[in-house]
Amino acid sequence: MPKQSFKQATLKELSAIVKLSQSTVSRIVNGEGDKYRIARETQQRVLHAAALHGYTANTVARSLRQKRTYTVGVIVPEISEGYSTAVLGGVEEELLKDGYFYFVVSHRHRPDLLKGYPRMMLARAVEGIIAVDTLMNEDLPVPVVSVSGHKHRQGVINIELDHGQAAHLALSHLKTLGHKQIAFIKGQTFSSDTDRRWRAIVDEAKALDILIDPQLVAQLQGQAPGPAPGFEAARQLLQTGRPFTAIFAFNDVTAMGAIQALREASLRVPKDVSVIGFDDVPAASLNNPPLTTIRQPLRDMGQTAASTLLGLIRDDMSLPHPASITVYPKLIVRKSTAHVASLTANVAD
Amino acid sequence: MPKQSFKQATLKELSAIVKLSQSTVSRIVNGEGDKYRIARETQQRVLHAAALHGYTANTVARSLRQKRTYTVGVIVPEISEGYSTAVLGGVEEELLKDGYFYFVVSHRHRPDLLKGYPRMMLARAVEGIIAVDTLMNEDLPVPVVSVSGHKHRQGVINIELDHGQAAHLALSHLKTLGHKQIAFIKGQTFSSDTDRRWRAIVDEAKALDILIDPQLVAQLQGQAPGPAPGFEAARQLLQTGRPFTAIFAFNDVTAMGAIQALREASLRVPKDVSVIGFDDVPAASLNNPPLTTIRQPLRDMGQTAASTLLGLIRDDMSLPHPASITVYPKLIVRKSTAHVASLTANVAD
DNA sequence: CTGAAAGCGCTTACAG
DNA sequence: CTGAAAGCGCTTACAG
Repeated sequence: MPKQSFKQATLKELSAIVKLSQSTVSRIVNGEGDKYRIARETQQRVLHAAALHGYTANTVARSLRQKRTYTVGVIVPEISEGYSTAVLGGVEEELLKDGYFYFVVSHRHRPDLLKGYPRMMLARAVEGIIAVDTLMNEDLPVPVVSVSGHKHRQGVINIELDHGQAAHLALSHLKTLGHKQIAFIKGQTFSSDTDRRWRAIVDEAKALDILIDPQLVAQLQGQAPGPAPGFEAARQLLQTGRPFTAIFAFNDVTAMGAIQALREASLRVPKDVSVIGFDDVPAASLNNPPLTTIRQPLRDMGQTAASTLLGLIRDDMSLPHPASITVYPKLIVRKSTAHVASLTANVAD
Repeated sequence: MPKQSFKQATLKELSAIVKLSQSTVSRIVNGEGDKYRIARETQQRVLHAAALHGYTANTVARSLRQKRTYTVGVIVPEISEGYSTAVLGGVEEELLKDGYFYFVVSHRHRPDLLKGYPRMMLARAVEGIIAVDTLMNEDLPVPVVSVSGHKHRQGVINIELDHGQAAHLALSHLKTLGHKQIAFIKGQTFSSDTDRRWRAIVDEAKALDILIDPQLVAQLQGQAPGPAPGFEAARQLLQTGRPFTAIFAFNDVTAMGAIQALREASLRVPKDVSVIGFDDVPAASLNNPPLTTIRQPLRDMGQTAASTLLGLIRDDMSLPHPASITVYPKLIVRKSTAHVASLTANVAD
């Protein structure tokens, strides 16, 4: 089959050249020369020869021997999508700083991939796994850190948003603007954040004396990414004929879809209906109107996930570690929410 | 779902269990049972045991032995960004289909990373590299496929857009709408597509009898991702005081930034000024107004890059292969362009 | 300080 | 048809 056009020098060859054993050369090129009290002169000579012949240790052989690959696996629902990639940015930064590389796979909610990918990554000997917005159903023999809404589970550290705080930020913002009839779009059932977020909303609504009309609660259907499910959910909300002056959407892309549906129904945002999103993906500020939203510190969450995972790998999970790490949301007020104008704005007649 | 954990069994253990040699078991699990005429019954028994014990060959060991890693490296400018991730989606699909995994690194235009990452990936024994919108300056000992605007170079296959066609689509669309005074926003100098695209525009403008006013040509500055550079460029265009009725932006995000600048100057899009983007990233259709744009088949380009690279890896680059593969753009007409209203719309008076 | 040797977990040429 | 054995390129316990 394929043969390398360019043959890398091996340890064996290099040792023959410098007339030393592989052991000694290995120690020197790995910077352990002093530790083994190898004469400085010898070290220089070897290092020079190594540079001359372009020697770099074959990481595959090293991995096999050390049983360390300096590689982690990252599993996301969808790679072509703002949420995951924002997290990935943080993950990458932190990982590469420590000499780790990562594989990425996206399962697109396909059960076979959800099950197969962790296993494939394990076969690739990843030292740990980061699951982004993905529920891992099996116990894995490596440390797992999960970003967003993982169920609590032995051995999985979850980086999670303070959903109570998020619900508080969003609902009190809406309440301050005078909104009393608020519609909600919940996440898809498969999304790991859906339940937790919803419960936080219910609790917070109670605390703020906001009534949730069950008819004004829609749920995202299907697993298409993008704004389409949000568009559909908003249409469904509109069809109930019940009045509402604001929508709290599960995420930004849903909010964008909902705004389109509202427009089609000749409702202006935010004049007739306010819409608040969630996440603050890059597109949120570019939207028209720019989205008021609850920001998740996605990049930070990625960084935290990576550094936490690296810690677990180093400590072999033996030290005590938290079951979860909570990060805080922030209310970003832009133009998609405004003071309520009329409680019956969206009623046709 | 039942809980189960994958303890990686080794070939040695599995062979002990089924009481066969490692050779035989290896052949069976690699699907070569028939080739070696191993009794079907035996094969069944082994496969069953393998499944039961969750045996998967350790790819590190296999890689060392076969001198194949089934891994490629992908280098992109920025991972948290629509263009690269759209391409990545296609790359992933194609690669995983063939059992390949990939490492991703993002250089963010930092010269040290641009230089260091390819080396690091090589040390990881990647069998090939895909460069997305990134100019690779060194000769690499593995096949390289580049997506977008790579300079022609020995041993690098470039997946490139037909820029002539793209320019034709955009300019003739604008011309049909009556636009004669068109402003342009060129890409940053570091972007590998900038030059080629601009030359195509100049040629096509000539062919269509469209005059390019050098004063109405701005260039994206700085390396910030997002709409800010486009915003600045449009402001600069406005400050010239020269009349124009349309802007052809380097990409969609730039177009969005430009639209914001236009709005701040109380110019309506598309009523006063038409704006056409490039790429058709997911956010383009979500924009308000939804962007008219030149679509690049990004996902396809990723798939093509991956399958081409796999071909090169298999054939050891010995077979003749093309220097580049051209893909075609498509005009997507949405709401950011319209028939020209008045040639002096943007002149303050 | 330095080296000989074992061994990581596979695949595969070779032999029977 | 099946297995014993070599070996991929390293690292590292062990010995001197």
